[in-house]
Amino acid sequence: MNKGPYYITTAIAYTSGKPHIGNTYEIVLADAIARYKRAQGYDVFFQTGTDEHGQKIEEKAEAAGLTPKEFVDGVAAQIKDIWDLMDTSYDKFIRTTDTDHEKQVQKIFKKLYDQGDIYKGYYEGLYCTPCESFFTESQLVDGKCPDCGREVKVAKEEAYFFKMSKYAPRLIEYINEHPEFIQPVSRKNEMMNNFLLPGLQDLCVSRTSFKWGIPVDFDPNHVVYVWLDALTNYITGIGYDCDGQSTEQFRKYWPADLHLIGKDIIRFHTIYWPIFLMALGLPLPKQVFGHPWLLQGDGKMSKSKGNVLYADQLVDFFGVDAVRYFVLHEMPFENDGVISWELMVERMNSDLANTLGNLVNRTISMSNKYFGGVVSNTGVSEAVDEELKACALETVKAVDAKMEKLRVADAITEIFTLFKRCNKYIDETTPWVLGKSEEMKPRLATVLYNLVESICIGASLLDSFMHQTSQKILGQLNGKLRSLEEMEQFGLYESGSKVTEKPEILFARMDINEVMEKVEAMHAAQAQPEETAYPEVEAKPEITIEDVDKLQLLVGEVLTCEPVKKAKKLLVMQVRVGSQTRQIVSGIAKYYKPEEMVGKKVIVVANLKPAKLCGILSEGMLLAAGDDADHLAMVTVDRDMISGSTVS
RNA sequence: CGCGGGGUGGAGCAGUUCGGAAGCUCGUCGGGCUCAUAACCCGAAGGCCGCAGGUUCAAAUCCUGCCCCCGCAACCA
Repeated sequence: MNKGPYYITTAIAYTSGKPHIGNTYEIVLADAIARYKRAQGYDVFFQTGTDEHGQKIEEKAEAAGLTPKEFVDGVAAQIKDIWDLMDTSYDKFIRTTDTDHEKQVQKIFKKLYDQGDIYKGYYEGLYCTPCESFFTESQLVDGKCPDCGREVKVAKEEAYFFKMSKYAPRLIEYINEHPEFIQPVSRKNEMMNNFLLPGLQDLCVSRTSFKWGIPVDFDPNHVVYVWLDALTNYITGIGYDCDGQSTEQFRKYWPADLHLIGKDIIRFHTIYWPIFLMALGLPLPKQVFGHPWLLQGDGKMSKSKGNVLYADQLVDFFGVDAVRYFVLHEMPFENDGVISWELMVERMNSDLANTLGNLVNRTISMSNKYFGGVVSNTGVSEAVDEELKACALETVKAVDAKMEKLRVADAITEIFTLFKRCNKYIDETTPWVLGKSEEMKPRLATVLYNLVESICIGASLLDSFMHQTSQKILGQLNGKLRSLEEMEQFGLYESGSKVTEKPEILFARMDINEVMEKVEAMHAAQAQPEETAYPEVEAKPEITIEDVDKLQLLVGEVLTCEPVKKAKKLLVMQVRVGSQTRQIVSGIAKYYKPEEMVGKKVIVVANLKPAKLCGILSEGMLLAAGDDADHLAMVTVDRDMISGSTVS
């Protein structure tokens, strides 16, 4: 039964590095929805891909000694491998460096320019020349460049802008008339109140400060900046052409049914993207779903600690379907979810090994033990059977209802409720008692038939979420994958079929201590090469001894130290420097406790112009060493020197 | 007044849109069972729903104030 086209997309992944488990969550979620829609009879097109342009990639490529194209080719392949590893059933993997995409973006840019939606102006901001980057006031650290700490200056860059305000009223109207457009609904008000109603600013759609992007063909100093390039993948990927030569495929699938994205880019998908589409005269996507984030549980994620979780690592430990199960089932609908090795093992053991794996295993074992593996429906039913049947049939409906609302985690919970019911059914019917007497054998046969049938239904429902597991279960039971319609009735398992002789363990129980040991070993192995990799030191311009002499460095002694209220990073200290006492504010609250600082001999830059930090006067600066991995150590003297001693 | 997200039994979360007997999974304790991967089934303990006020017949849910945690420039979905 064809219910018509269904076009679903994920956000395209940025090719700045290997995607972690959080990125992987999105593709798996999209895959589950896509597979379910196919099962429902929709003609699904599922697109994902990579976003490969931008300054950051240009920089990373240079650091790696590669051309940007070489760099993104590598990362895109890595991303695709992980998507494939996760058993995701995408139909198209688009790359923003694909030539047809690039050509189309240029044409779209030109068209929008010609019709007056894009105009040339100036991008104004605070510019750090060495870093070649613009920053906003709020991004600055102590009024200086957040990357290198140097002064920034007000600068202008020629840029093209898109007239957002022109389409805003139409968009507001659209959002109000289509309450299902932004999901979850809690995000809708956020968009309205924060962006649409106060008035939209025009969006900068080109840059001249870097080269790695799609050139604006009629003004080659410019490259198309981020969103007009990235968002349009949703239409170029299925063959849109703005000269009216769009493909059959485009006409079939556009508008998209669902853009699945992270909650951080909802704004771009529910405001800028619809407005671009309006400008192109295209219908808007039916729904944008901003999913929450998957966060790492045990401590902060950081590369230096080696505890960033990657999908392929998790798959090595737990297998594809266990990882799919975790991200699909453990993610809350609206709030951020947590993943850790401990939680992963817990889910693995209690849900997958105990509830599901053990159920399949014990069912097959009993069929073999009592009937040589042959499962037949002898029709000797009792009242308890009805409850099981009802549960199986209701589960099918419940899953459907949950999926309709994109409640994937809840849908999976429903399926496991059925498996739990099966386990209970075994206890209620006590097959091991029935097996003792020959006259109870017909009853026992029916019990096992009902079990096998229920598991087949459950396994079929599981197909969208854990395809491989579903296949394995059905294979072991010698059952067929049911369509959703076939699941409306109980009893389709062919009586007289034979289950496998040796049931294979679906999910083995794991010991958390053993897992943690292996994880430690893995981290240690990964940390090793990083320790020997000393940081690249970027040379600053050469200076003379006179320049050094300009600095007055003195030994100081910290007399008192306390945190600065309303500031997270700052400590304020009274420091004795020779005969005077100075107040110095230092951004070290994260690394030192106030009481640790008291009595410490520190090196003070004594002739630095006083400055106010968070409204508190700071008369000097303390020297400290810091690395990329967020370690910090105060510089001190290695013998006891009297406060006020000169450092030179 | 930086922005954003949170605080619900030991852990992870529902429930908050639109007030109406605090729920799920795991863990813990007790019991049952033995087909099964020390698995399965039943039962119990454990919560002033962050704090303080307010509205109401009724508040986890609405209003006001406060406290505390977590991200915040990349590991960006």
